[in-house]
Amino acid sequence: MSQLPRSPAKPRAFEAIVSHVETRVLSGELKVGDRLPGERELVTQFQVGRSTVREAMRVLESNGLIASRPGDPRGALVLSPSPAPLGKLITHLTHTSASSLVDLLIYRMTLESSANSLAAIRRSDADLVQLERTITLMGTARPQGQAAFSRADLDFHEVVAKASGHTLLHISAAAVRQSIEQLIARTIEESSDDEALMARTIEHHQKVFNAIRDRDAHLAEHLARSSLFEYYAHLVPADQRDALAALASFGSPDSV
Amino acid sequence: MSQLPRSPAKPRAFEAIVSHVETRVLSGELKVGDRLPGERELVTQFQVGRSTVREAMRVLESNGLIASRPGDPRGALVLSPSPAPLGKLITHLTHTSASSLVDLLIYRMTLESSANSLAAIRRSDADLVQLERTITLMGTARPQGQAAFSRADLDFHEVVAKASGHTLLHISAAAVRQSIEQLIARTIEESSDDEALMARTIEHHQKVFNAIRDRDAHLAEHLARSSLFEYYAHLVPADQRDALAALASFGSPDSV
DNA sequence: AGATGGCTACTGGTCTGACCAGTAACTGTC
DNA sequence: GACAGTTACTGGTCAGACCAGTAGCCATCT
Repeated sequence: MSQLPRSPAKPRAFEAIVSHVETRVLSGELKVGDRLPGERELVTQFQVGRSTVREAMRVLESNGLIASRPGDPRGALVLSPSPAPLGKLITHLTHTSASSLVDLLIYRMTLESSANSLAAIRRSDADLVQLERTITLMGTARPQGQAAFSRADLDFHEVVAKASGHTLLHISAAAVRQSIEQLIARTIEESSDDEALMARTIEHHQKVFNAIRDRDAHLAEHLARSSLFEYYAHLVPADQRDALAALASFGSPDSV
Repeated sequence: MSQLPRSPAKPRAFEAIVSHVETRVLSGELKVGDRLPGERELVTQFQVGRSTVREAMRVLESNGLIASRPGDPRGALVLSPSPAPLGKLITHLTHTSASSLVDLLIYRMTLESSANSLAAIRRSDADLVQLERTITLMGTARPQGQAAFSRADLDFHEVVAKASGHTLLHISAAAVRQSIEQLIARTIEESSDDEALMARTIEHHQKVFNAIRDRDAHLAEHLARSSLFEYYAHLVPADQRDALAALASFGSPDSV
């Protein structure tokens, strides 16, 4: 039936190590920054060969759980959650046509509008300072062309997501942002500079900043949606644009 | 600076194989159902040892790209894109970096409200039939107690997410739902039956169904939020409830 | 005493060669 | 032509070896 082999069929030795470490990380027994035993010690601990241990390490590493460096006698490092593996998976799923650019944009809009809303509620004063700085950075990046501007723009979204104080939202939004950038970088080589769009984007971000500063969660959430829509809509095929538009117009003050 | 080692530092041998296969899969050169060469042939192809090849295979396998079975002389199988690894990653992320139940609920509300909105736009007639069925199932599960009812309730959300036609949304929402259920199950052993809440939940779902049937995306999105809020708010500490409430009230027709 | 520079014992990364259980396909038989 | 047994391979695992690189120790120099 399924093309995947059924699970109870073949328990491989390295999987035991993988799930053992996973469990200990999930249970909090292994905290970020902790060290795993060296490979040779894991060999004696699990009574397996070193190649088996190494395969387990590769899986754990590929899932973003640990990182190891050659020569370091302190063993593999337990990492903090990072958007990198998530982004990689999403990118791959997208490229293999499991979903399209619209779906990615919808996903990003979903996550970031929530992050904006939360940021308005939970932001600290330090967050405001940092936000303001990224906005001015966008201004200075503007004359340097679309690529530099885009980078500054992404920075702003990153800082907002961080200010939401919601790790999950923060990380997944970053992953999706990354996937989108990769996708459109390949689709459109170099979009010509659009001075007007840049100016409007800065304006938008300023409004978002104000909303977050004034702790207006609903406004922040709505602005995130409409601003993302305006920034990316032109990349979406016309026949798929309405779904994005529906999402974007939700909560609009003038759409009721 | 960064806790992650910089990328250009140490190119490991197995990484070359990984990215080589990844590229060939992304470019379409390797299609689903194709076979990779056997490990021993990859050894000669890449001029590396077999352990190196195996580490590469483990990474590719963990990312859902390939699957290998012992004894099969035809080599590793290139898999169709599957959301399974994504779900695993998200599950892990939610378990580790879930600061609190509120954050998980916020995350779920974010994802599912979007899924509801999309479902209203993209649902097929078959989806409607399936949705209706889960609602009647909730009715029959109701006399069997809270646990059975909850299961039926989760089914409804699952079907809606699926009807959204958005793989990413669908998968991640499922992962988050599951994490929440596990967390609640650990926090509260057996919540006593709440007949009134069950009745209201069914009513809510009926309304959601109507909105999706009538293709009213905004209404569907709003209902998802308010219904989730009502269902779970009592589990959230009072001092954290406002953030959830703010999210839930966004887009409410009577909140402008 | 405190900073400095080498030394050493270990690490992870890789390779080789071996063994096992399991599978696909070929074989000869009926 | 259908079938059961054989065979030549496969992936999974282990053991032992080598290398380049690192952390921490220690003797040295200031």
